[in-house]
Amino acid sequence: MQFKKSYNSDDILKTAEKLFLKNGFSRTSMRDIAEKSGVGLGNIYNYFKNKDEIFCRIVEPVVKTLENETDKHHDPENSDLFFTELQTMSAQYISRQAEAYLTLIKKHRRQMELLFFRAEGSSMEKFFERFTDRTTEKVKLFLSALNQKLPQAAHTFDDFTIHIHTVWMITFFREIIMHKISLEKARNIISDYITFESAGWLELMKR
Amino acid sequence: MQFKKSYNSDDILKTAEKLFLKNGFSRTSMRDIAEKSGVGLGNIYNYFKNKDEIFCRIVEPVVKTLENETDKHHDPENSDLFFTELQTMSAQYISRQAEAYLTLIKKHRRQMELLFFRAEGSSMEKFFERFTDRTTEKVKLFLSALNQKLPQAAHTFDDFTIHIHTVWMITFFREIIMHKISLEKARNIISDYITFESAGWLELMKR
Amino acid sequence: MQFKKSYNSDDILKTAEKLFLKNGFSRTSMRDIAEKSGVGLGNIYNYFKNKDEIFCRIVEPVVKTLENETDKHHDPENSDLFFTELQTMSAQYISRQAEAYLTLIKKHRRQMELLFFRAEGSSMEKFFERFTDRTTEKVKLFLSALNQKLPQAAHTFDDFTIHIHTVWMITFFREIIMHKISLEKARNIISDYITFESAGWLELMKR
Amino acid sequence: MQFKKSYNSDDILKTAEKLFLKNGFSRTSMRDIAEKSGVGLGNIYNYFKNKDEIFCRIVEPVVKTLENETDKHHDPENSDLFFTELQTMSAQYISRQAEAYLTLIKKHRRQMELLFFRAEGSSMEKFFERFTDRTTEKVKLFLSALNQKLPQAAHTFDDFTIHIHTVWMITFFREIIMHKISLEKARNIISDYITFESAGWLELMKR
DNA sequence: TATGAATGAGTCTTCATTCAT
DNA sequence: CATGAATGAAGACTCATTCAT
Repeated sequence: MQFKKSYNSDDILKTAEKLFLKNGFSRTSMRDIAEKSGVGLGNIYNYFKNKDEIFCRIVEPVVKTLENETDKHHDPENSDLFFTELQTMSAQYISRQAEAYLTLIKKHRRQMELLFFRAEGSSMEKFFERFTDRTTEKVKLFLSALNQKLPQAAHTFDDFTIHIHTVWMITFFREIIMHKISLEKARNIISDYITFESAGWLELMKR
Repeated sequence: MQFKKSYNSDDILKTAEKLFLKNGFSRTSMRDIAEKSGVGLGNIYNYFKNKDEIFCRIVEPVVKTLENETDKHHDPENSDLFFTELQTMSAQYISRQAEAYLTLIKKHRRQMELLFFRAEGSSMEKFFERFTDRTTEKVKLFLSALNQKLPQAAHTFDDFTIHIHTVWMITFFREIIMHKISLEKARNIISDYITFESAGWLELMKR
Repeated sequence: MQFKKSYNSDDILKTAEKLFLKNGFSRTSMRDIAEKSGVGLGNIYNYFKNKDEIFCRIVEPVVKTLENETDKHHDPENSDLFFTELQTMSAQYISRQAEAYLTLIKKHRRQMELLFFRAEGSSMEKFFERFTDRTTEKVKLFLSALNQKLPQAAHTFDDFTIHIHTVWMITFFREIIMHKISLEKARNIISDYITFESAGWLELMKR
Repeated sequence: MQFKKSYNSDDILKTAEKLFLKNGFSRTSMRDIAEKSGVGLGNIYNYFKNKDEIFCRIVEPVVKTLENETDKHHDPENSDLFFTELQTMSAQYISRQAEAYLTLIKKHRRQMELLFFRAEGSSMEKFFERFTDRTTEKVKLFLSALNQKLPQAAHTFDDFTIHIHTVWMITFFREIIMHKISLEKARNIISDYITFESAGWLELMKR
């Protein structure tokens, strides 16, 4: 064939996705993927370097998006925008973040489930650990900027307190995915979430 | 003989604990446990039914404690005590819970680490999923009781909102363990945590 | 078309040569050859029957030359020349042989390296074993002729002694190639080699 | 079983030796070894870490002996003995070496065949390359000492010339093994070999 | 001619568990 | 109780070659 046959590759990815979702990465065997996708075992290796690459490829879109979003906030070029945004309440900051995650869930629910719960044994095993750390840094930046702009809100939070709230935000979406909450319901709950977070942070700043 | 036996059994458990902590459940082999603990491979099966039982036995104390605590709150016998407690603010409720967890960490930090992060492949893999669900039920009970006693706080929270706060509490301790936060530091952060939660809940109730 | 074809074929051969040199025959895969030479994997089989043929083709010139040289000496037609040559000392015989090999090294160093050290798994694996045996026969012939012509040098050498000297000559060039000795240096060493061999043979004949 | 069962381990080694001899290291599969030795495939790994270890274990005695012999000559403690020995002719030196190798062949013919011709793919693949280099160093030492003690024999040989003679000595025994020469015959040929070498070296020294 | 997919048998290695002693 | 051998099934991955287009 003159042209790259891709339907097979897609078959493999789809089958693998199903199997990974059902059994997790390490409990899914290449043989299984081959048989269930109707492709010869050896042939899989014409499309993918190894089992790990299959997982990564499935999960790539979410990972890319998450990393882009994180980078975007770190981008010094956007600092203008960033500081303007500081005028608004942190509620809006949180709200915007939440929306971003909701969009992700809408598009990549299954892939996020893979990343969150089924990556054991793959190179993505610790993705969210790394991701929360990077995101925490972003939030710290946001808060220190907020502190400079609004000195009346002067309060130095413990690093771990900041960290835990980042983790919580991610945990929030983790649980939405785990319990297969619908997007509509998720959106409703988010207002509770934001109310909660805003009130909490304001109270912390008072002290 | 009985003495010798428990000696060996403890050796195995201690070695296994170390290895599980280092490599996780599924990446630790019985051979490794045998060699590192100086016990014959086959002999391990005189003490433990299988690899899974070793893990369970190591983790048993924490699991028992966590389950007891959960059951205690569900126990109808304790309902008197329970309702008395309702008079106090939820801050105290949270605080008491937090203390309970801190005590656990103090006593069983390594075992909790195992349960949280190293159980992949064992029957305890989903322990915390199950545990949060049960705990959520407990919290729901608490809140509905609170609602009856203090109707002025009348507000029906979304089940998922309740759930997420349970998860967050547990996540809080999860992160303390993951980042190896000292108990002293943990105690300090907890006040932030309680302030936050209290303010949040009060705000939610207002609406 | 014919032009294009030989172009491709050469690409393959050159790439294969490099890879064989680097990793040996059996540790070089057809895939590797295909990728590194920019030719489609399947297409290679339009030019070569199989992996072995690629190796043989690379090594063909040396093999042909070596075989021709060997045959030439066996050729009855040349017996005249051969016997004339016998009048000279064996030193010159050795010297001429050595020059022949040096010429080979000059032209086909890499291919000889392949034949000597990288043929494991190919049909050429035992080429030099066979080659030394054939060459030994030639030398035996030479010596028995010498014996007839110069009876004063009458001495029947053990077949294995003759054999070992043939092997040694080849080993000599094997080591020159292995240690990447320059041709100039090689030529210098060869005089040592010839001195040595001549003295040795003369001494053996005396006994 | 309380005691280490070793007959199995020996079975494996013997079978493996046969197969390695017949097909070479890389063309012998673990399955083959398992089946032919009547041991379960997995069970082999209770005795040996991997295929390479099997090969090494078979070949260990020869390797050890060769290395010991080499080290012995390098041992500074023996320098006295060494210098005394220098008074004798190099013929004796060669003769002693040759005897040492003959003893090895007598005891470990098959293992030497493995090392020489069947190690491709194992970690012993380049053993003789390394061994000749080390031995060459030893010979250089011998010659430079000889040079000091007997200045009348003053001649600085080219390093490669020394090297090639070491290789030749080893090649000598390589060919004895390859052509399955009997020990008795080997011993006869050796006198030719020594005559040859002595005459050669003497001639080289004259120049 | 050219391509990359497909095949199919093969590679070594791992491991929880059971067995014989 | 103790031991290490034995089992048996599974694991990921490789690769020369042929096939369909």
